Amino acid sequence: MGRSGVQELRAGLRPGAHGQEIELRFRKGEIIFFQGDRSDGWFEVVSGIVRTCRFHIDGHRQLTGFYYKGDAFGVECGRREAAAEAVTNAILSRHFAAAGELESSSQNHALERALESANQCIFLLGRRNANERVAAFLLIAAERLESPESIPLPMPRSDIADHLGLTIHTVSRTISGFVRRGLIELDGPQMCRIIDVEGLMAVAGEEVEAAIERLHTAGPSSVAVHPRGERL
Amino acid sequence: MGRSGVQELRAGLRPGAHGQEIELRFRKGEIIFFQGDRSDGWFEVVSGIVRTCRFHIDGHRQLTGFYYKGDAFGVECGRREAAAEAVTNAILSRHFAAAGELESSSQNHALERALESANQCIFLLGRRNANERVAAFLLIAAERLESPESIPLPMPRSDIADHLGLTIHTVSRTISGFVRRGLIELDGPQMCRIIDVEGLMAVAGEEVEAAIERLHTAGPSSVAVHPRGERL
DNA sequence: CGAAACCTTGACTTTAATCAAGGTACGTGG
DNA sequence: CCACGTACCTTGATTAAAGTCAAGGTTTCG
Repeated sequence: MGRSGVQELRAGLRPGAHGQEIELRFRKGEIIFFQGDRSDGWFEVVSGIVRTCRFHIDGHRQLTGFYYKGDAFGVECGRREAAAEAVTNAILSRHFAAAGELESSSQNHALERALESANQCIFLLGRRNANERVAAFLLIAAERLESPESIPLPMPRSDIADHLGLTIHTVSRTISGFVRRGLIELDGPQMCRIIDVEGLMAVAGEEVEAAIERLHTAGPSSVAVHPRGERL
Repeated sequence: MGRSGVQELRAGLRPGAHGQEIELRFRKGEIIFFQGDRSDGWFEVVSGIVRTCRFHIDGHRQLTGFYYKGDAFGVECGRREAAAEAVTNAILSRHFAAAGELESSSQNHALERALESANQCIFLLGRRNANERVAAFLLIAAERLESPESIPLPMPRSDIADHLGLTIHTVSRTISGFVRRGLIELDGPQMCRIIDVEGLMAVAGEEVEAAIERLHTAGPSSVAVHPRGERL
């Protein structure tokens, strides 16, 4: 049912400035492309917010990224690894991939950005507990939006949860915890103000005590790096 | 201490076939490059296994991938996002990035493979429990090694743990659990045989239909996709 | 005003981390 | 060759964290 609507909307695209680029509008909640679609180019966010998501077999969703103004997404070749959807009303600039040599450097750049974005997602998911993940998520959002204090969170809690590998309950409780500890304040569930950046960064990096405790463990990393004291 | 050894080894590189490529040998445990190093090219695995890892502030390690014969790693530009280390003795082919137009299509290809690898890592970490993650890890290793039944696991359990976001204890217990359930067998901790592929896939949550699912994902996504029943 | 979607919180359960102890494989040197 | 040390692996008991179940509250919009 949704699919035909998207096709319609795609048909309604308007030619952009360069022939190679096209500007598209999507409304909140609309699908930009489906997981498994044949890929014929990538997108850049002009305004609004976009999410990409993949589905596990049990229906459980993994959001692989949120994309803000200037971010690129959907750079994969062949088939779409993840679906893309508009979190808010959004304007996108579309770039076609198969355009040959002229395009290759910009495609390269887009690929690099996509890789960076993927690495950021890995780094978020690699954190060990909910506090770290949510704090890091908020700080990243603040940085991406270039809004040092005020962070709009137009995505539902379920999006944040599926991005961080948590449940909406844990996300909600964690955010409430931050409010209780005076790290942030909420103006409604969709608007967050950071009160104590330092404190939030400390949480994101892990509580101080835990970090110290780990240093005393005599660097598990260096051990792991040279498992058998291999000499070079 | 390790660094000087690596530099020495780098000095000992031998010119390869095409001038643009060089073949390098690393011994088990050696560092290929450090996180934060300036990037001047990427690598392809000729033989052996390589891991890439990033470190969180607390010293906690995140392995972002294992790379087997034919895999590319270290494709990022600017500075290395992650360190790379030889899990086993390894032979690598080195590709220089700044070589201009001729190289750009192969760099593009390498970037795409790197992105795929990152996505796989996200998909592993996105799984909800230890059973799913370990089972998926084993299946992926089997597939990558093109060894349908016998999976060598030359990396220590700590590597697997840091890759999957678990502890070595949980990894060990989970593997033991699979053995107890008759899904796999171990010939020593570093050699694993899959007894019941179907069963393991069922545990991983990624049944044979997974590939198919990806092709027509319209169903389950449309629910999540239209949180407010937005009409197009 | 009512409905729908979304958010928060409390009580309880499950899962994985932590703490602690042994066990195994393997290389080194006596 | 065997004893020893080191790194690595496994397992049991306990604790901490996040998931689940359940209920009620808030926001938004028609």
